[in-house]
Amino acid sequence: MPQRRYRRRKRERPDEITAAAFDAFAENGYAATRVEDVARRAGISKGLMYLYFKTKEELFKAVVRSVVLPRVNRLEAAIESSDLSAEAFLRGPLLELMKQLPGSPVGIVVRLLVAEGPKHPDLVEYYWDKVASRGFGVLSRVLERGVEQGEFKRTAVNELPQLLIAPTLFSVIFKLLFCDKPLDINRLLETHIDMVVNYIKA
Amino acid sequence: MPQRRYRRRKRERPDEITAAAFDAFAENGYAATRVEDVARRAGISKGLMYLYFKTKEELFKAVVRSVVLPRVNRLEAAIESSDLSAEAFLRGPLLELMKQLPGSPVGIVVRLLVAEGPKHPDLVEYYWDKVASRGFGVLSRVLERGVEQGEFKRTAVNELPQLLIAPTLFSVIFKLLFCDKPLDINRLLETHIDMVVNYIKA
DNA sequence: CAGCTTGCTGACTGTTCGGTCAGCAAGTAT
DNA sequence: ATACTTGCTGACCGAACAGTCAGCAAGCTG
Repeated sequence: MPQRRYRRRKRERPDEITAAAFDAFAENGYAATRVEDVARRAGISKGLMYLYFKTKEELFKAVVRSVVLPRVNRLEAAIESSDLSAEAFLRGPLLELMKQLPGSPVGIVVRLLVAEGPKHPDLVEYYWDKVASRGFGVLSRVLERGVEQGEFKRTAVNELPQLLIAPTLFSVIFKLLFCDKPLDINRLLETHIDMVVNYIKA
Repeated sequence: MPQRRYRRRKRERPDEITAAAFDAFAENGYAATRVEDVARRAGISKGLMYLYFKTKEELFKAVVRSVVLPRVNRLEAAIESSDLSAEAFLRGPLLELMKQLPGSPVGIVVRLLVAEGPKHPDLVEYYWDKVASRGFGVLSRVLERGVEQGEFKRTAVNELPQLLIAPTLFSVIFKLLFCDKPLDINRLLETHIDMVVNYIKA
């Protein structure tokens, strides 16, 4: 009775494995997750995992890439193609994005990065190139557009686009740690954007 | 030749051990630090560590406590005893404190908390009670004082003191991950405080 | 069907590390 | 000195886990 024991699915394995790994890392963090857990979640044996990813660390990097890249690409496209005024953009799409981040997988990635980053310098570098600096670049361009069109004054914020999204990171981490504590994140972000716009409006 | 092998120093062991553990955790994170490393740094045997701390986890909690509590107490005292105007306080002592945090051990603690927090709920609770909520309380009182004395309008910021220090957390994490990337943290914080004060000034 | 390739399994290995404990020696009391 | 208490050591144990590999079977191909 040679009952079927597995199916060959070379094509779809990588994505299934990184998805399973993301879930596992999200629950327990990187260090505390056993490769065998990931394998079980993905419905495969541990050995197979090592055929697709050389080490646990490689798997980790693949996870970060797969979660983060699509998101950033989507964001960049949405922003560049918008034809709103700079202020409307800050108060609209950007605020909306900021509100979504704390509940999204990005929060998990941030946690993984903060926790394991110092031991994976090349991963941090990757994140900087592909995510952080691109994000800051987009923000800078929006501000610059505002100045050019006479909406905004040129202020220190122009050189510090980080100021725009700092409360978002705060919110991500707040929710991560103190998810049961009261904090009106949406209101926090709205107020912050309002404050910034007031500060830089011409 | 019974060369002296150790000295009995019951009194000072705990602090020495937590100090050594802090250094070790700071370098490698909690999970990746071996108890034996901590012991060697503290100049004792592994067994002795277990006479002072029941488990590695207990040690971890003791470290967080010992680093964070004195700092918070100092801060709270300094703030409550200040007789500056609210605005002067925000632009002076508070800004100064914010500038110091990113380079201080608190950054390390944040990293440890973010990384390990979800697995140590009671530690997070402790941190909330003894640090976060007290910190927010102090900020609230400063803002309230400003309103009472007619310096500030009552705005949403009154209910969201977190807004005041969000960029600090951002800076802590930025420095943690991207310490070699350019970012003028001091200018960032100065601009932020200026922005907030403008926003709430009567 | 036979024969071949290769995706896949799961038992195994070597090692690392948290935690234990029997006994030793530093300090103390007499 | 002698006896006693206890801070301290370091060898040891067992469990957990990253990574390996010999061999099995799924699914071609003719």
